[in-house]
Formats: sequence, C-alpha cells, structure tokens
Amino acid sequence: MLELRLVQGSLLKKVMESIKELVTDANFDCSATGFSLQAMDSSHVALVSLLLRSEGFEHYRCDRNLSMGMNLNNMSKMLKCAGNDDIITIKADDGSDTVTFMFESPTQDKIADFEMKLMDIDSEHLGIPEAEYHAIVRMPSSEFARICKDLSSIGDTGDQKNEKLLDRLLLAVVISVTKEGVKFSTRGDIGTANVVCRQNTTVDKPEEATIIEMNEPVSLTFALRYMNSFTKASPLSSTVTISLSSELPVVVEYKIAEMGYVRFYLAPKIEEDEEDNKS
Amino acid sequence: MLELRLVQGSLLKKVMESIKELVTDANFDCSATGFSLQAMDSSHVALVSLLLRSEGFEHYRCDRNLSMGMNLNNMSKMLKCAGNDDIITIKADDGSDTVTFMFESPTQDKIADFEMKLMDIDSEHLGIPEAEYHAIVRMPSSEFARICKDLSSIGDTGDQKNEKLLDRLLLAVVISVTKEGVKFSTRGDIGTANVVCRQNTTVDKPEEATIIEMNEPVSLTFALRYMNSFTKASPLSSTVTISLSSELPVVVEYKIAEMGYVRFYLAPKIEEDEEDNKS
DNA sequence: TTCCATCAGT
DNA sequence: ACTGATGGAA
Repeated sequence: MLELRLVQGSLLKKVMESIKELVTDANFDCSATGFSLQAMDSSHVALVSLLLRSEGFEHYRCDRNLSMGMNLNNMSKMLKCAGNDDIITIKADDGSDTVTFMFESPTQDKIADFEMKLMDIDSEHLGIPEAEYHAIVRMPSSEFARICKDLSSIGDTGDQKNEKLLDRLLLAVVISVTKEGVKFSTRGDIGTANVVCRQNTTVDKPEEATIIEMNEPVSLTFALRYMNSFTKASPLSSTVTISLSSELPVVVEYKIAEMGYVRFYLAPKIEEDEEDNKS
Repeated sequence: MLELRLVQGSLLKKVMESIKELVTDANFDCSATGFSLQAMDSSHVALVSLLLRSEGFEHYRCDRNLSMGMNLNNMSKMLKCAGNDDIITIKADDGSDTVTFMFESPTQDKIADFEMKLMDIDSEHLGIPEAEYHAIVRMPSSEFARICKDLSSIGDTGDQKNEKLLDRLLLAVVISVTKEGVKFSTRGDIGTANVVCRQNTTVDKPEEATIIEMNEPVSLTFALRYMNSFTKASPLSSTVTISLSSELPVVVEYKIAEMGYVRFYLAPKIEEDEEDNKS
C-alpha cells in the first residue's frame, strides 16, 4: 500500500514538465526515504535523477519498497488535469499494476482521480558516486536559461533543411570557470558568442547572486541542446548549481524547496582539434 | 577601428525590429557623422533610411568611413541576446570581415560578445532630395499604427486561400489631408472604412496632438501592407510624421530621441479608375 | 500551423 | 491587476 499526499501539487507538475522532454519511460522508486527516479534520456547521453523526500509530503505511507514503471508522457497528461493549487495524492495497492493520481481542488469542491497502467521497464540503477568537483557555480536559474537560449539562437540559422537541423543538434557550448567568473561560449553558422558572468554576491536578494567555488580552473564542452532541456526545470527553483570537473559528467541541479532536487548529468564532449571541428 | 558605445541599447534593438521585416540585407555606413543605413525593401518598392548621429553615442570612434554589409536577421538574432537595459557596443577592426556586438548588463556582472561575419552587398546609395511637401501630418505613432491595423483587418477576410492573400497584399489605403484633418480610407471584401483624425492641439501632452501643416489638399493611395510594416517602428517614438505630396513618395518618419530617425519612403499607387480597380 | 502559457508593459 | 505580445509546445 502506497499513499503519498502532496499539498503543493504544482511541484509535481513542474517536475514532470522538467524531465519529460528528456525521458519517456522510467521507474519511480518509493521507499521510506522518499519518492525518487533515475533514468537515462532516450539517447542514453544524459541522466536524470529526481528525489522528493518523504518529509516533504503531508502524508507519506509506503509499506514496502516499490518500483513503478511509468510512461512519463501519459503521467504528464494526467498531471495536467490537476489544477495548480490542487492537492495531489499518489496511490498504489500492493501487487496492483496500476497507479492512481487523485487531485483535490483547494476548496474540496472538485475531486478527480486518474488511474494509469504501470509498465515493466528494465533499468540499471546506477550508483552515482559523490565526487569532488573542480568548480561549482551557483547562479539564478533564469539567467542560466537565458544564456543557453541565447547561445542556441546563434547556431540556429532559422533554416529548416535537415542539414541545418543537424547542426543545431550538434551545437556545443564551452563552459569555462575561473575565479573571476564563468564563461559560456559557442560558435555557430552566423558567428560566435561568449557570455561571461562575474562572481557577484552583493545583490539585494540571495537568489540573484552568482557564486563560484573553484578549486582549479576548468573548461568543458557540452552539447547545448541538453543544457537547454535541463533549463526546463527552472520553474522549480530560482537558482541552479552547476558542478564541473574535467573528465566527469557535469551536474546541473535544481533544488526543490523542502523536498529534494532534480539533477541532470551530462558527459562532456571530448574536445577535438579545431581542424576536426571545422571539417 | 570602429567602436560605438550606446548606453540605451534597447534603441538599437527597437531599430532592428522596425526594419528587419522590410529589409533582409543592408550596408551600415559609419562615418564621423554617425551610423546610418539606407536600403530598399526586398521587393524594391519601399526605402528605409536610418540615422543614428554620433552625438547620441556615449563613445563614438570611427577612424575612417566604413560600410558594413550585414544580414539583418542574423544581426537581429544577436541583438535579441542583449537585455533591454544593456549597454551595447559595436566594434570592428580595420580590414576585418567581422563585426562584434558587446552587451554589458547594467550591473556589469554579465558581459557578452557576439561576433558576426560581414557580407558584400551591392547597393546604390540614393541621394534623397529635400522636398517641399503639400501636407505634413504629425500624430501619435500608436494611433497611426492602430488605424493601419484596423484598416487592414477590413481587407482581411481571414481566408487563407491564395486569392485572398493576394487581396491583402494589394489592399490600398487612401490618405487625404485637408485643413480640418487627415482621412484614411480603404475598401475591402467585407466593406469600406474611413477613419478621420481631426487636427487637435489642445491635449494634455504634446505627443498626443495631431497637427496638420498643409499648403494644399492632397489625396494619395498607398499599399496598406507597407504602411503596416512601417508602424513596426512605433516603439521608437511616440509620434510619427507623415509627409505627403502628389507624385512624390510619402515619408513616414519616426524620430529617435537625441539621435536621429528612421524614415520610410513609399511611392503612391497611381490612382486607377474605380472600374479598373474592380476588374 | 495553431493554441497555450508565460512574460512584459500599461 | 489586466491586457497584449511573444515564444514554446502540440
């Protein structure tokens, strides 16, 4: 028997919006600790890790560990039927092959329940080791999203030809961190772009700060399209944390207030010689 | 060496938005006087003339006259990466085939630079003679935009058939000026429309006035779709000036505070007989 | 291409 | 606080 009651239902809606572009099917794991998910994106390049701790739920009952395979598109469709102020309850009976989402309007005038079939999904649960990172950048999530979007537009010729679409998929961003700041760079058909954000802790609101913790300078290249996908999680948190080490996947983390986080992992591209890039 | 620093970067963003629908590629001319552009629209019917005087820049360095061919779509993409409060600097080295746009956030915490390739563009620079106009109308730019939009909707059947699209392209507006006011008229599928604006100088704010300077009455016909394109410049100025003479192109001018103007020139349609229009 | 949601401006 | 506009998703 599983019954998880989440007063701030919009959180769950936002979580789904933030990961469903990347992941189509995934196992949600429930334990006494919380409600979590770990899944590779469909092209097996990026990894998504979600945790909603049990303490964040108004009511959390999970008699035994349970792994529920869901199609995230279908789940997202159901969650869209919940109002933003609705209380969401997730229920599953032992041995059942379905899960039920229940939505209560704030006034209790409307109560909806949606039942969805579960799926069997193979998945190796990767242990993700804690690592020391060369550099950790914390910045406003909106600013990070804006930069990723701006840099994408540089590689976007507006051309709808397949060849150009491919370019867009391959467009890379170089993220370089020094003590002074973090630099995002790209090179596209119409030109090049560099955006530098200086460390800045002297702002009115702490969530507007850009904070850099650096042990050693680091410069890594990533596929920009994944970064852009990650920024779909911006509504979850006003800040984002980007943790970088050479030869390690970058971690882009959005904390979920009182509950946990969504983390995205992405392996860097191996830097090729300029000549190779040109060819 | 060219280096132009514009504190109110949003001006340049607005300028681009106002002309990029009409012109796809154009030469920007830099001289000690200022930063200017003159270009025909892609169908060679309308002419755009832009001037940003050097005095309007916080810093203006232009060692020698320079003509830089740019694709306005790409330039516009880059300028969209600038925040509305950013300071924009345009830079080009002598002999370089690129131009660099630099954007500084007001707090200086974010500095972006975008480099764009220049193009070779043939263009005859037309000398535009100063002329005496039969009538000059000054009115709020928002009102002019609203009228053009409203009149367009009369010719717009909402029908997406090619035949109807063609109608929309050919839809004409008659602008008639008398001492009493200015009249905008059109005739479309669903009916006819006349909007008369009376001279009116007794308003609270000068930018709300409608002022008519008239030497002799004039009535001219123009393609409405170009007028609608011109009104994209409305964000640049709260007033617009429309200068009319029979047999001369109309001039639709938006002044740019402290800096210059954007002017649009459009030749009148030769009035045909009513019968001919119907056929 | 159309519709919806989010953001900015009034 | 409301409306319009723009950008993203279906």
